[in-house]
Amino acid sequence: MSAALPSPDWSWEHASRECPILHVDMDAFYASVMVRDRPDLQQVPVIVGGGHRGVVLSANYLAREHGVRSAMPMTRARRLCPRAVVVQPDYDTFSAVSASVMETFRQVTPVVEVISLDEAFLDVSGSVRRLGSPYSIAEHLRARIHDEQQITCSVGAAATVATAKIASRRAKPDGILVVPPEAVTTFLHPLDVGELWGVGEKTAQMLHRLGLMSVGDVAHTPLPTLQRAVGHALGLQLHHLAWGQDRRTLTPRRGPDEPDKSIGADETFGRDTDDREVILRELLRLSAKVAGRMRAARVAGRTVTVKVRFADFTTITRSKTTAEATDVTQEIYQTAADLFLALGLQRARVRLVGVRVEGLMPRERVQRQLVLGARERGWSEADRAVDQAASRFGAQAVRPASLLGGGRP
DNA sequence: TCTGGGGTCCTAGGACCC
DNA sequence: TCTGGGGTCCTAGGACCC
Repeated sequence: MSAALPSPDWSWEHASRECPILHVDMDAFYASVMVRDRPDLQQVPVIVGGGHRGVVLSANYLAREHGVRSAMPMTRARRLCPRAVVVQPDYDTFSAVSASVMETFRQVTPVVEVISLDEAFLDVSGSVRRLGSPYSIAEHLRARIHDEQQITCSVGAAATVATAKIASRRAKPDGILVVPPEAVTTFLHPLDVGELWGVGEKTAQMLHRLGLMSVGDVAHTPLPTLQRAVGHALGLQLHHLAWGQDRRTLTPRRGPDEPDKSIGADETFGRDTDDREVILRELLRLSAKVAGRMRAARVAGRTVTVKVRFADFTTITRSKTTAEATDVTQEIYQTAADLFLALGLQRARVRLVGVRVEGLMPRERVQRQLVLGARERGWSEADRAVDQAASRFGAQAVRPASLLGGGRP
C-alpha cells in the first residue's frame, strides 16, 4: 500500500517527518454513523439516501461491493443491490459526530481546515515536538476517533495539500498512507488522471481522448497543449498537481469579515410540472428560505439568479443585478418571479427550480436609498417578525400566506 | 422511479468607460 | 472616417467539489 521508497534506515516514522499535512477522511461517514447504532445493520449492505428521485449520499462497503457509489441515482443503486437496507439520513447526528471529531483534530493542532462534515486537513508541523511524527499523530487520531465514535477514518500524509488528499483516498478504508516528498512523482504518475483535484468526468474524458490516461501523461504534456485542451486555469493547475506542486496553505476558517459569496436553495419537484402557480409558489418558498438564511448571516446581495431544470435535465439560469443589495423576501421573490415569467414557458415540464443570491456583502454596509418607501420598510419589518417567530416556534410556523392551504402531497 | 442540494470557480461575449 | 487597447461589470453556461 505504500508508494514510499525503502532505504536502509527507512520507517514510516522517519518518512513522515516531511509530511506535515494530514488529510483525514471518515470512511463511508453517513453509512458508518447510521450503522453504528443499529446492530441489525452491521452485516448487511446499507445505503443512506433520500427517497423518491434521490441519490445515494453514502453506502457502506458491503453495498459498495455491488457497485453502489455516492451520488448514484437511488433507482440504479437499488437495482445493483436489491437487498440493501435504505435508511434516511439523520443530519443532526452527523453534525454532532462531526463536531466531536473536529474537536479532536483541534486538540492536535489549531491549523484545521474543515472541508465538510466528514473531512478535514490538518497541518501538524507545529505539533511534532509535542506529539511525535505526523505518522504517529495520524495513528493517534485514528485510534481516538475509533474509541470515541466507533467509526473508522483514513489518513493521507504528505508535504502538500493535494497529495495528502489523494493519499487518504488510496489509504481507504481504515488506513494510513504517507507519501514523502521524494516519492511523490512515483506515487502520482501511475494514477488515472481522474484522481487529480479538478478532474471530473468531463475533463477525464477530454484528457483520455487526447491519449492522456495517467497523471504521468499529464505531467509530460507541454503546458500550452494542456491549456488548449482544458482551459488556461485548469491546465496550469493540472500541470502543477501532476508534479506534486501545490502552494495552497490551509485556511482554518472563513472569518465573519469574509462571508459566503452566494446563498441559494433549489428543489426538485416530486413530479415534473408545467403549472405556473405551483412553480411560482415554490419560488416564493425558496426565496423565503434564502432570505431568511441571508438575514441570519447578516448579509445582503445584489444579484438574484433563478435556475430552471427541465424534464430532459437541461438547465438554464437567468439573473438580474439590481443597484441595491437586499435581504428582503418579497424583493428577492419579485425578481425571481419576473425572471421566471420572462422565460415565457408554455407547456414545458419543469423538474427543478432554484433561487440564489450573489454579490453578498455585510448588511451594515448596505446603504438603503433615502427613500425608504413605507412599502419597503413594511416588508423588511415583516421579515424580522417572521424571523423572530421562526426562531421561537420553528421555521415551519411562519410562512407567506400564499404558501398556506396550497400544500399538496 | 435514472440523475439531490449546497456551494465555488472559470470561460466567453458584450456593454461601457477611459 | 476608421481603429487601438485595457479594465470592469453583467450575463449565461458549464464543470467541479462535498
